[in-house]
Amino acid sequence: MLATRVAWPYDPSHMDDLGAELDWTALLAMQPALGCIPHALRSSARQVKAEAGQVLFRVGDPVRQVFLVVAGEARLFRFSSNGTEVVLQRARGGFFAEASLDSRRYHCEAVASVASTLWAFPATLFRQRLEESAAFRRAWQSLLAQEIRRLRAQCERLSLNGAADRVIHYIECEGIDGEVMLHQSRKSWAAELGLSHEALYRTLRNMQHGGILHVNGARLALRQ
Amino acid sequence: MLATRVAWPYDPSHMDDLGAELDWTALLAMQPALGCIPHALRSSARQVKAEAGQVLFRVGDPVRQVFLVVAGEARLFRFSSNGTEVVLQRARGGFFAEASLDSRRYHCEAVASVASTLWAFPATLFRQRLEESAAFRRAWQSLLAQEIRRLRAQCERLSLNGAADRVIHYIECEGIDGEVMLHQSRKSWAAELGLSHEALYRTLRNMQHGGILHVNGARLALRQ
DNA sequence: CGTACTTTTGAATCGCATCAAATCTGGTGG
DNA sequence: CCACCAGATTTGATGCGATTCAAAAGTACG
Repeated sequence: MLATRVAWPYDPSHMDDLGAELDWTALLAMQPALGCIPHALRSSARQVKAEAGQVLFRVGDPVRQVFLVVAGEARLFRFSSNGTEVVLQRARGGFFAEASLDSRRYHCEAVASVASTLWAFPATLFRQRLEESAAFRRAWQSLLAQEIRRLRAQCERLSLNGAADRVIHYIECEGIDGEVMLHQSRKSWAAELGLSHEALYRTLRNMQHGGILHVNGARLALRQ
Repeated sequence: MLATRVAWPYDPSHMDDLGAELDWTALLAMQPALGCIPHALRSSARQVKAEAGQVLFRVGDPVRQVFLVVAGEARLFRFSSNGTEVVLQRARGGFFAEASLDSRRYHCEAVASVASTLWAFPATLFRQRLEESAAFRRAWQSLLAQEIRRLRAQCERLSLNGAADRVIHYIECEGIDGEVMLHQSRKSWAAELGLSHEALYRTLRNMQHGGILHVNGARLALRQ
C-alpha cells in the first residue's frame, strides 16, 4: 500500500550548490521579529532555491536545518496508514521545522509545493546559540510565544462559520485599531482564512456595499 | 461605545480563599507533559474554582499568574472597536496565558465560560525557575514546540472542507497508527473540530456504515 | 506582446448549520 | 429505590452559504 510520493529525487546535495547572497535587510523589513537572531547565526544561513515538488527533508532524517520561508510555500505532511498525505503545516512566510530543534530527527516530510526561496539555518549552531546567549534565548522564547498566540487566534478564526466573521476576526487580531495592511495576495489570504478565493472576493464586496468595510488597495478598515 | 461586559464583579481576591488540596498525580496521568514542571513550582500552584462567567484577568492587568485548565473552559478574548468580543482562545484542558510569561501585562481578557477548575502558577516563580534550571527550560521549550506543532496541525484540520476529512485528520494526527482514544465528550470534540455536534454524529455514523471507521466507546479506529 | 497569475462575476450544487424533538445517560436528593 | 434533572446523544427536516465549475477581465513580468 504505497503512497503517491512526489516525483522529485531526494538529493540533499541539491541544496548546497546555490550560494546566492542573502538580502537580510529586505527580509527584516517584512518580519521585524527576525531581528532577534544573532549575527553569527544569521550569517551562517544558506539561501535555498527549491523547485516545485522538491523534497526538503523526509521522516527520520536527522535534524540538520531549521528553515525560513522567504517566498513560495513549503508543505509539511505525514503519510497516513492508507497512503494519503496528511498536511501538518503549509508554511508561507515564516519558520518551519523550528519546533524540531529539540528533536534528533524530523517527524514529517517537507516539500516545496511551489518554486520557493528558503533560508536554511544550521540546527547545531542554532541550539548552541540558544544555550550560550540568554538574550537570544529570551527573544526566541518570545517569538515562540507570539507564534502560539497567533496560531490560537487563527484556530478560533477558522472555527467561525461565516466568511465575513473570519475577515472581521482577522482584521481585529492582525491589524491595529480595526485596520490592517495586507502583505499578501487576496488569493493566498483566502487560503489562510480557510475560504475559496471566490468566496472571499464576494464577501469583501458585500462588506463594502454594507458599509462594514472600507477597502483601499491593500489597506482594509472596518467601519463603526 | 461600551461593550456588553460580563456581569461578574472583578475581584481577584475571590481566587485566594479556595485552598483545596491539589491532585497532581491524577492530572499528570491525563497530561504526561506536565511532568517537566519542577516540584517547587508545582507545589506553589493554587487551585482555583471559578464559577461560570467569573473574570480571571483583564487587559492591562499585570501578569501574576499562568493558568492550567483542569476542568471546564476559559475563554480569552479582546473587545473589538465596535464592542463585540473577539475570541482568541477557548482553553480546555491545557495551559493558557503561558505565552504571557514574557509580558508585563495581559493582552486580553480571560473569563471562565462555565464552572471550571484551574491551577494558577505564580508567574514570577515560573520565570525564575526557567532562568535557573536548564533542564526545566529545555522541557518547557519542548512543551512550547509541541504546542506549536499541535496548533499548526489543528489549523490545517480546520481548513479542510469535509467533516469526515477533519475526523480522519484528527485521528491520524492525535492518535497512533490510525487509532485514537477520545478523552472528551463528542460534543466538545465537535467544537474542537469546528463542527456542530449534529454534523459530527452524522459523520461518525456514515463513516461506520461506509466501513471507514470502527467505533468502540471512546476508541476510534480507521479501517484500511 | 505573450504568458501566467490574480481578480472578478455568474450559476448550480452540495454539505453543514440550524431548529426541533426524542432518547439516553449520569448524578442528586427525597 | 425511584423521581427528577441537566447534559449528552441521536435522528429528522429545512435553508443558507460556501464550494465548485466556468469564464472573462485585469495585471505583472520577461
